Amino acid sequence: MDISVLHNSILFKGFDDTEIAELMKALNAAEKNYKKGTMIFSSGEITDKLCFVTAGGVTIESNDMWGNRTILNLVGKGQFFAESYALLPDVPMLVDVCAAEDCSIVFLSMKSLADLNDTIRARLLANLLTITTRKNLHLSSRSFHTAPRQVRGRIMAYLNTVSVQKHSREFDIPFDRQQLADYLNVERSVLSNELSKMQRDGLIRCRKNHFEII
Amino acid sequence: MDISVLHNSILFKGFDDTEIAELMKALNAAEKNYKKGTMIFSSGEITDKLCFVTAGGVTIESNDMWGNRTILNLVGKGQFFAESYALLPDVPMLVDVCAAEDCSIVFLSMKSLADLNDTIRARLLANLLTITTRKNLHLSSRSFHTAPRQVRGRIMAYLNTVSVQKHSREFDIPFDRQQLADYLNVERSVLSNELSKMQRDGLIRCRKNHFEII
DNA sequence: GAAAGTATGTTGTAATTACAACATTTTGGG
DNA sequence: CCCAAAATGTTGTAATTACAACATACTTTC
Repeated sequence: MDISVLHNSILFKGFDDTEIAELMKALNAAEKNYKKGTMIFSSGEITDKLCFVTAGGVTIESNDMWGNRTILNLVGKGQFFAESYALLPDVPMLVDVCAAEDCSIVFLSMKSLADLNDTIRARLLANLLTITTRKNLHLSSRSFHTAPRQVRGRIMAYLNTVSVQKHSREFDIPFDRQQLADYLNVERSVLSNELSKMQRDGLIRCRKNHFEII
Repeated sequence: MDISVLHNSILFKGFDDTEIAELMKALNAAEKNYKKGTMIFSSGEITDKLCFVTAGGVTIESNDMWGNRTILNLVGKGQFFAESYALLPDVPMLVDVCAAEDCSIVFLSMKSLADLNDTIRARLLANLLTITTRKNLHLSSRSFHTAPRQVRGRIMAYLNTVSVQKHSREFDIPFDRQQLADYLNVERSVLSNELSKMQRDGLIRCRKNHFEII
């Protein structure tokens, strides 16, 4: 197991190595590996496991009965997912979680939270709050990216956000074309087409997942 | 101030009247009234106030420079909003908050959280976690409602969710036509038109904000 | 209860998207 | 290096949506 990435995570912020080791034990930490494309959770499942990506990445997505995929979020190395379901253990998952590439996930049992002493628990809860509130902002962001009615507007909304985050007009995005299309809720072919037009119009330059805003 | 609605809120779950009174003081609780249409927060503002609706309701929305409105959420009596921004006090708001009708809001200062003792704080943080995780599920829900490419699919996705929540095929929705259109990210006229077609097709019956799924 | 204002429904046309089919480029084994 | 597979780009047509303009219904106020 990759210790350093967990030690640097938001969840354990402010905890020293000894405390983290104890918490890992108390929360039944267990790591598992997944091949690209594997489904880690399916819609309808129940879980009390807070999940942490130690390697690779996963997509949080919804797949309807006609095979349409909507990507809500991409969770990369060093980030958490399923925190809402772990903390509301009655609620069945509304989403699928899928390995976007080969990946390793650490599972932490949240039902064990109640056993911790108040001080440790308060510190951990404060960190969990940071995780959930940040996730909230991510979900809001996606809403703004999909809000424009037209494909070009959605692309620009998304690219602007990434550009601001990376403090640069030139950056890589974590999505391939199909994933970006499913994230922005548009047809892949329409996305490709629009990206071409935007390059012809001198708005952007792009090659694969490298983008430049002009 | 309407005490009972605050006492029954998720935030104070498990606290007795004396504790709640102390907490209200510690968190500088203050109530304010707003007329329908008033903007309570604007995009870009910073706040550390957790907000609670004691009467009426507000919309969490995004208004772009062309006057297009996207409603992310409708927050009614007994519910909280701005919790993400209150808990991440560096982050400027991405959204506007607008009084959907005449309403009363209680503001609770979250910067005072650190002063509480561990036990009280752990209990309060646990409740805050419930608020943020539920908000997360709400935001996810909206993503599913706006995921279908076609207007009819979006309407059905939304109505199904409401129907399941209310355990009935017949129910009222909290939106008027313009709000529903802005929530589902479609044109109001297209929404009205599609609702008419769906009634002709025998899928639903509706009058004003009362709906029945057939 | 009339008038004014607001909300909702209807319709037509221009613009956009969905979808399918196919071309081209890139990637990963052997 | 070549081949197969995957990813990305292109194009055309049918279907859908955006937008504007207007009709109707419902509410509020005087």
